[in-house]
Amino acid sequence: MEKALKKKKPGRPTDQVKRSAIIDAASRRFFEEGFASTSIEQVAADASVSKVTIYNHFGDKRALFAAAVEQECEKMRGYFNLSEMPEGSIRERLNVIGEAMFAFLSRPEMVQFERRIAAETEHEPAIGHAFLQAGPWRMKAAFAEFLAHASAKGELNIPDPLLAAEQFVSMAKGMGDLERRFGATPTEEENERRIAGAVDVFLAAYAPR
Amino acid sequence: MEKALKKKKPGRPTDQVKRSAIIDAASRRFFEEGFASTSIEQVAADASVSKVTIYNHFGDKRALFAAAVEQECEKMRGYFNLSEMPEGSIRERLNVIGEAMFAFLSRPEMVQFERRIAAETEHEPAIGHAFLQAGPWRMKAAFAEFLAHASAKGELNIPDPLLAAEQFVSMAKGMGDLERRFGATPTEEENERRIAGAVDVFLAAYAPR
DNA sequence: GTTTAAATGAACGGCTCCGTTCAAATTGTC
DNA sequence: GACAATTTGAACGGAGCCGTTCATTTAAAC
Repeated sequence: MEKALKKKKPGRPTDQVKRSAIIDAASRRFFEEGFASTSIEQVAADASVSKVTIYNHFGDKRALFAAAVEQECEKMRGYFNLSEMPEGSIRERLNVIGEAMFAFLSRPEMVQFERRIAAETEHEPAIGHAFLQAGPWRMKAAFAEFLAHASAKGELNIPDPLLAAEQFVSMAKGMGDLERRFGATPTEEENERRIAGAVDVFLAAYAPR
Repeated sequence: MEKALKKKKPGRPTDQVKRSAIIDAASRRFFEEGFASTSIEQVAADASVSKVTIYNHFGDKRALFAAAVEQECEKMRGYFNLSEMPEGSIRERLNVIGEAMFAFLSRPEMVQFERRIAAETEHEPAIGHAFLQAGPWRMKAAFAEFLAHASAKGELNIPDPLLAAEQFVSMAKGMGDLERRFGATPTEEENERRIAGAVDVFLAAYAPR
């Protein structure tokens, strides 16, 4: 289907390697320096590409930004295959999941990405929405399903899995999330304490009986 | 002490009304459009002031931004006098506190402010740090003290008030915090459910016995 | 009224940047 | 090799903006 369409155009085809080099360079610049402070010329230099090529491919600075966001969201969708659920007691499993989520969300690139998306959301609400759908909402649904499953098996007793999912993740991130966003870096020990504390409180509220 | 110093200078004094008009206008522009996208000329127009006056007062675009951040942080420090603790059962009090915090934090101006501070923190970590100290860390300390007090009176049983404070606030904000940051607006009903849920889980974990 | 300093308006230099144009070079496909 | 489309480099117009200069006006304090 797609291959049939590819063969239509005569002449030199667009260089997809260059295209993704452009998006990569753009992502780096945009999410490090912000939309307004990033210049197309700089992106072109980073990608070893002519500025005109960028305009041929994307036409617009905003469109390039959108493409960068789209790629990053796509990455997120890919990364988040928590399908391999861990073994062990429910307490152990919650701990592992909490740590996995935490590791995923506290990566500096992720913090950077979130900062920029939030900032640009002010002018382009659609961007924030796309991010929510590709990331947080997806994750919440998946985790809620896990909780519902555990609840059905009698390992937990959760009346509202969606709410419970939020509560667990929120506690695990705790204030560390906020601190990272504003440049402070919690110690590894604090991180552990937050996750362990989240598991404790969560089980106190939702363990059967 | 200060009045004595005031009388020192002869000639026309600097117009403090204009000064605060400048800071107000700058705050609005900076926190709506970001640092890079805000022009001094526009701020000058908003404040009905000459551009040169701004440079006389602040000398620099960054300094003006710093002044705007400082003022906003000062406002936060002022607003946050949760000294009047509510009456009623511990459950009722937690509910009231949760709603007060929530109302304070979910105001659109606050969301906007946080977005911008986070974005600028990338280049100026000191700004993020100043915000953390003026806002979140202050609030956390105050709330933890409340919890410790209630714990000492036997109304709660909390081994680690600082951690517990984080947990409660994090659950009360839940994912709504994140959603607002990315442009989605949770319904009033969702907000209520999150606060009520936070109180439930919190008490399940930390009620005496 | 005199003094002293702040505020204003206009203009400027210098810089950055977006987006476009054009001719020339490159590179795939038939 | 001929075709057709992309890529490149350079240059340009136009715009916006920072920060400064300067002569002029305004206004408080003595």
